[in-house]
Amino acid sequence: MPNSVEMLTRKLDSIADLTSEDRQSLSNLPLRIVELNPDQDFARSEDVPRECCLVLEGFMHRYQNLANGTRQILAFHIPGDIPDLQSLILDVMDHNLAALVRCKVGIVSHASLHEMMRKSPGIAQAFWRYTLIEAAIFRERITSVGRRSAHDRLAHLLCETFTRLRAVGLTAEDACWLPFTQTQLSDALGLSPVHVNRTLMQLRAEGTFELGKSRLTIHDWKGLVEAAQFDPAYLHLRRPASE
Amino acid sequence: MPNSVEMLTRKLDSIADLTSEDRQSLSNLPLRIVELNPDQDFARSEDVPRECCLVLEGFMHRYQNLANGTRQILAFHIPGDIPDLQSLILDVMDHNLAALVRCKVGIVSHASLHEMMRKSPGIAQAFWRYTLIEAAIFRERITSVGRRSAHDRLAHLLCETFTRLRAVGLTAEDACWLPFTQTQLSDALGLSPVHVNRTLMQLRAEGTFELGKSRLTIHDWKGLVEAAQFDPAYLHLRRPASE
DNA sequence: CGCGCTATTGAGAGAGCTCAATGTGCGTGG
DNA sequence: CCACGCACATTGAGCTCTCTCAATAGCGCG
Repeated sequence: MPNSVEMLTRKLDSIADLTSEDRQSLSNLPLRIVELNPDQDFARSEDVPRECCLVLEGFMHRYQNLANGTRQILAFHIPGDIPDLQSLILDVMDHNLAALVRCKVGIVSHASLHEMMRKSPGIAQAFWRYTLIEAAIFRERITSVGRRSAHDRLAHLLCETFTRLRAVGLTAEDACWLPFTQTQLSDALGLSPVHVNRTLMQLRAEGTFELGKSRLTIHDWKGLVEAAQFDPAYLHLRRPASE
Repeated sequence: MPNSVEMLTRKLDSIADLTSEDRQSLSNLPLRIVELNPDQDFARSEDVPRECCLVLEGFMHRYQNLANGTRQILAFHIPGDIPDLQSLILDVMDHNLAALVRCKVGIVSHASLHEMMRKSPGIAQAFWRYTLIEAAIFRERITSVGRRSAHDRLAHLLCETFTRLRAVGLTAEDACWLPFTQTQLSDALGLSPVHVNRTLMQLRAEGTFELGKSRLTIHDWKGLVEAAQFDPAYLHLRRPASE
């Protein structure tokens, strides 16, 4: 397992060009390591955070609860992500951030992040870029939820997640750890858990991939990508997702 | 009608604290004024723009076409917006940008924007903030499309749009120019045009507002806000939207 | 005065939902 | 090492929002 900040460096490396000074600054970033339990909130709507959270191990998610009792998961976050980076600039939270499974995070003060950005404009730029890519992912989710069938939505989200994990070196050749429950998937995709279940079974029957036991296994990446109409361009990775 | 850059200054003023130097820089920004026809594309997916577009009059929209022949409108843009500000940092477009109706835009080169940000860090920060608020709007759209009924989705979008227009001074007391067609609304909200029509009629019957003849008229803002569960916090306006 | 775009209405269909029950795997306590 | 509890996955059955297809109406413009 890479050391703490290494995960962040990998992430930024996947989307921006860092100088060796930038990398140096990153490695000096003071982190406080903390473990979060499944579903434990790290920040809530209306909070005014003074620190950010870097995912080191495990998955997190951002979500919103609605008055009608439903909930929408806005994003899943993987190691290397800073899910609340925006709080550096947008002082008050407009949604919630929580762990998805037990996970390890590094806490960094806004002060030290601002300090680092002042010293390394390259990092400031990389951070801005990071938030813009996040926005691109949101846009793609809008398209999914708005216009894609449950079948395609699911396939698309899994393509995206696998690609993001691969970009930070967290996949094997054709599989990865992916502990999303069907209920979580349904809240992310605007579906009911029951329908996610049935759709997942259909996809399984089609043979392009399999999701179960907290593990995603790709049997036919090409086929999956095609079925999902997945074009990784919106992830703006420096090294385009190979095949 | 305010002069060209004035519209942008108003916009940034609504979301950030500008110094008088910042304002000065803005007023010196070299703009090339251009008129766009309805539906005319300004930038397309995969383009690598070298300039940005500031909306001066009229409305624009960003969209994506899907292989199944449908289309998703990702965002509507109003005067004061720079819909492709992200292209400053994310070189290649991952969606399309077009006029919604005949409109007037100011074209600014990336070079002059970068120059301005270098000179006025306050503006750079305001721009970052602008893109983050845009992302917050995307998140809210995900929630709408994922978990709100057609009725609430429509009401919510209209609340949002009215609030944004008010923030840059483009509303009368209780009405504004809003030339969205029902088809455009349907593409933005993940609905069919027919259903938008029926839902709009239902809303009209409820009496909180009326949309027709390119004009939105609010009869009962409180009621509308409540029906839509609209909380303007995510727009991060400096001056909270008064009722 | 007729074309073309947008809005409206009717009718039938379907993707996805809800409610409710059953199965399955796993961690904990005895 | 087994039994229980609990969370998650699976299945069945009926229902409803929202969709599609198709026709009609209204309106602005050349």
